Amino acid sequence: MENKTTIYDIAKRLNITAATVSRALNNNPRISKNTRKLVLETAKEMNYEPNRLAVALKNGKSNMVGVVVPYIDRKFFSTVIGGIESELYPEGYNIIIAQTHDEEKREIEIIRNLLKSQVAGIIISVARFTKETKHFQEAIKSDVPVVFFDRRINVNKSSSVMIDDYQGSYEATKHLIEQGRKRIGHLTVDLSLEIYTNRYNGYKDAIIDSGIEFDENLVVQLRSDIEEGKRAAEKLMSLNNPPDAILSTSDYGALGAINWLRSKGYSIPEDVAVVGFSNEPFTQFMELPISSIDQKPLDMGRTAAKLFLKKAIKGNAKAKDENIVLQPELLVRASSQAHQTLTN
Amino acid sequence: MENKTTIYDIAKRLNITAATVSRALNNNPRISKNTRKLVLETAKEMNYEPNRLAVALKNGKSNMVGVVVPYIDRKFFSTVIGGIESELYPEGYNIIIAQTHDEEKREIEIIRNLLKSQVAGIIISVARFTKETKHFQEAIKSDVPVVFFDRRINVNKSSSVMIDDYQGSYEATKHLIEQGRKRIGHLTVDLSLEIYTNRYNGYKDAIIDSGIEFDENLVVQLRSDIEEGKRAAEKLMSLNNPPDAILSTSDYGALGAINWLRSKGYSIPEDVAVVGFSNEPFTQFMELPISSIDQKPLDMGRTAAKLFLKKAIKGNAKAKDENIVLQPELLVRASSQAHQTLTN
DNA sequence: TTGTAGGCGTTATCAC
DNA sequence: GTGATAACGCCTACAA
Repeated sequence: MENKTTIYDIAKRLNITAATVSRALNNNPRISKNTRKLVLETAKEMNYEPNRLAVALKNGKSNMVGVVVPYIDRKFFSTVIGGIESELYPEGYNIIIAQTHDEEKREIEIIRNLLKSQVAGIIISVARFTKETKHFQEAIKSDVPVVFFDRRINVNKSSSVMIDDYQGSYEATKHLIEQGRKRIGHLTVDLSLEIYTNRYNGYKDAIIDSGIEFDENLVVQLRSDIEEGKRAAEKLMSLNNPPDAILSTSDYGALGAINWLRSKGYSIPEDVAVVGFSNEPFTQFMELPISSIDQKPLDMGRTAAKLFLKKAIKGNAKAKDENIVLQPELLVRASSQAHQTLTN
Repeated sequence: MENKTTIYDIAKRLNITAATVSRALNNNPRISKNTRKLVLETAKEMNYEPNRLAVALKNGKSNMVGVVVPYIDRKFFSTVIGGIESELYPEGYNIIIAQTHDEEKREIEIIRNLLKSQVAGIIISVARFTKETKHFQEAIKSDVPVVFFDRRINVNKSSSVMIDDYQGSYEATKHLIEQGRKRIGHLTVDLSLEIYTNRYNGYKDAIIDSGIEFDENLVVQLRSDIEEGKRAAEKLMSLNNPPDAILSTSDYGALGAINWLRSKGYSIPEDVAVVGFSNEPFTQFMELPISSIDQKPLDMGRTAAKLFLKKAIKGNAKAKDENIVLQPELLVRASSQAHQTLTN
């Protein structure tokens, strides 16, 4: 293999020193026009490419940003990552990604590894049950900015981007009420997680604010999958006083519920109106498109990246924190609105 | 910010030299049990973490592998990436990802950047219209192994993982013929791309092998989206002798076709049986689940990672090439099989 | 078994 | 404006 050309090679060729070459390459003002031109030319000629590792070692900081997510192949996360990448790439940053598989242990290990690699920052959606914070504190102590998105954990000197889950849920519930619904069920997931309690509260408040009696029996906790959605629907519809609408905190839950309901002869939205959450792609492709709440993943990614850039530019991970809240968007489709022109 | 501890700090504390510390940390045999133990202990005490940049600079190679895809938020690619990450993470590699947005120019730039970052390897699905190969040759010349997946380009000394598109297409067509179909349409995309010509050929050969007359009029070229799928279906059904089945090279095309067909009163699969390609998640969630061909993205990712590892271990990017072909899986669902028990 | 010294490719601080 | 020199953190002949 041929050896990469270094600034020394260029220097030798021109009978100058590496220092001068470096200056020429870095737009340092203390250099003559002539030598700069000469250096740039021969650099191109010799196919010179700077070694970023060396630069990073010198500066104590690389151009890598660690992006950590539970699973990269979930649409929401991959879209966020896409947003981050689009924003960071033009600024000269590369992104390193890693998956926690929703395990705290793995998350901690990953963060440590990223720090070993001297990343310039960390952008993360924490694992489902992460309680520990010291891996983040280590990062911040080492002056590596930490930005949370979607799922955050309470850490000093960190920034975050979330969507307003409360608001999204509130609006969706209001929408159902406006459709004339009086008994609205709620499928939730894990109420120990901030995003789900926010959604729960938005749902609850919208009901109470509308003067409707709140009924705890209409709230069902499940894991986020189709099977559980079916079971939850079954449970709700077997109540003495079953719901006429369902707000599910997950699109998969909504899908399961709809499948079960239709298989039992209920018609949607006439008998039961349904709204999901996340705007998974399938929701709009269904023959009966499912109303859902879009979480603005692209925006979220871009915003997270910008928050990182702000801190990076200030060169201070401990700079003023920002906690940005994006507004979700309610997408009303056929599953919750009777007389709707076809979506998609 | 507090300074990271280096091997020098440890050395100073123990009144030995950094070299000894390094040896202790790296399981070098030329060291006494005692000092090793001592070093390891104080390393832990002082929260020592090796600086990977320094290590990488020293070795001339980092622990980063570049993964380059057209768009990261496509399910297929994000799943492949997930597979790559799962395979590489335990081996101590981190992955850097970048999106080409299917632009050759961007792809070239990205590869150059990755090389500047001294990646240990590159795993890539090339941009749609990439013809240039010199960026890959540069990589290989610098002893950075290149592994292609799904979409490759002809480059010496590189490995690849593909699925057998021909076979997938052939099987799907055979399946339709076994269902009694005699006139099978084909929606394709860009026949200048290997994967699409392979699919086209598989389709064509299956027809010819079955003794059915091949009719070029039944082949429609489109972009991979729903709208075009609709238009293609319209075009096909307006033929004097319209098809009784459609094999689409993209699930979105299939979806568009199905939507149009049903809106015009055709019943599926009775009037027209439809099979898609890619096994996009929505295909199984539809009320009428769409038959499709799974491309085994997880396998593909894992395999690509393994191919890289082989070359990396040999320490020779120019080691024996391998071109692996994975078998796709035909998933027969309601859209192409009349009497089917419900999927999902 | 341990220490010394040099180098990986850059940049920054001095001098001149 | 340019040249020496040291330093970033680590590794590894070579010596001792």
